[in-house]
Amino acid sequence: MENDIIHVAIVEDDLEISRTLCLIIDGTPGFACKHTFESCESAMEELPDLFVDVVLMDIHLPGITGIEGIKKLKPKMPGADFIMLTIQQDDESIFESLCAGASGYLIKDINPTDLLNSIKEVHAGGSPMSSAIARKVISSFYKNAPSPLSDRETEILKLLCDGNNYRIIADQLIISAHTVRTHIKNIYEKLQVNSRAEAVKKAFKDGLV
Amino acid sequence: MENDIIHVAIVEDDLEISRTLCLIIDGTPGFACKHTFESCESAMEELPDLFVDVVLMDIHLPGITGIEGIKKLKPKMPGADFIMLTIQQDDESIFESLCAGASGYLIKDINPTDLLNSIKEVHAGGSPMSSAIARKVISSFYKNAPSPLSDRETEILKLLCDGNNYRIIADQLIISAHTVRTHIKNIYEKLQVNSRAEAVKKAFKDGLV
DNA sequence: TTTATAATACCCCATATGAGGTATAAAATC
DNA sequence: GATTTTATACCTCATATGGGGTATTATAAA
Repeated sequence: MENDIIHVAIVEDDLEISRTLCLIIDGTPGFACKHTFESCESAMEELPDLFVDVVLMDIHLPGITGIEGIKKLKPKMPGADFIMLTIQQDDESIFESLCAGASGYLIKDINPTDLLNSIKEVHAGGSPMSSAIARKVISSFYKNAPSPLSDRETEILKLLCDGNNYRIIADQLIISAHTVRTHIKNIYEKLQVNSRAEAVKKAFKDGLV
Repeated sequence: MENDIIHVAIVEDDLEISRTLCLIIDGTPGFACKHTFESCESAMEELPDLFVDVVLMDIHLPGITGIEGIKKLKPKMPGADFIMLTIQQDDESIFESLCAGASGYLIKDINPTDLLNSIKEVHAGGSPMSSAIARKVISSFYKNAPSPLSDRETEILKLLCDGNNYRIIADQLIISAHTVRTHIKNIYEKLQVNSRAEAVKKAFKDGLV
């Protein structure tokens, strides 16, 4: 692989789109697109051996979806960057794609300049995505639901999450184990759970810790 | 507040930077910057009553940090968008900022055009951030550590996370409770934990479920 | 001022859990 | 063909846990 050329592969079942993208990329100095696949199934056979730098992957493919495809391909091509292609800014698919290992997220009717810039960007270690998608992504970090727990209870929940038992928590907070139990019972009540495991789960899901 | 003007406030202890940013913003049609604060302490007194659209917030402030400041301010100004200002692309602060409620993340020596675009973007519901920062953010979704657990163990861990006890898990999987216990013991061994709570925590942190 | 919340402490009891074992058959891997 | 992993099953025992209570004190809210 020449260092100065970004090698791109495309996995896309719509041959017209695939062809268009390929021509844009391959026709631009500094870029090469010598491999296109119509399905994840066929991509999985050859792609891992091709040493491409960037893979443009359609999200909605017949058979194995693009998301499932990345899950399987990414571990075999840890150095490659995957950019998901989608028709619409589909809320649900974003997170699944990112969790599967995608590094970027673009809509298909992107203009050629932006497409090439995005490929360059992702290859340089960035993550091209629209500002709107970025907002959806970063929104997932902010939990605006106010905690129903008191400060003390939150403190205890944290210690609970670390696997401490009543006695250790009691010693830590210099209160009696009885008190710890009372607090924990109140925490369960407020969180509407009835076991440690559920409490820990909720604590993480709701960003209480 | 006029709909066509984006009202910006700045919280920044470096008065030179604050002044420069303010002049750029306030001097541009469609933008207004009538309020600057040197600290979160002073911002917290007035800002919630000012109905600004966008707040530029320095991350590293003396006293209450920008991150702590957002945590307190955001709930009082749910409609406002916060953009963090930082000197360097500080890894750790990104996630803390996002969790605290920030919608964007910019470096201070951004050029005026990009600054104004970013403010416009965030006000339009986007999340301005550099491609490099975006990559850091989205990387947090992809867990590339291969699970040490077998499929069956993962299955059991999931049920464990939902707060099921041995018996229920056993019934669910149509195996004996003894077997469930053995599996769980193996899971604990592999995850290097020795309680349900820790296992659940690790399951979430490592993306095993 | 009365009420609600928060933090503290204690009781009993049945069951769940973690730690320590052993064991076997099937499947996968070497 | 031998070894490892996986899934399965059982045993004992001390302790932790969850559910059911009650109660005091201090602070915050109505």
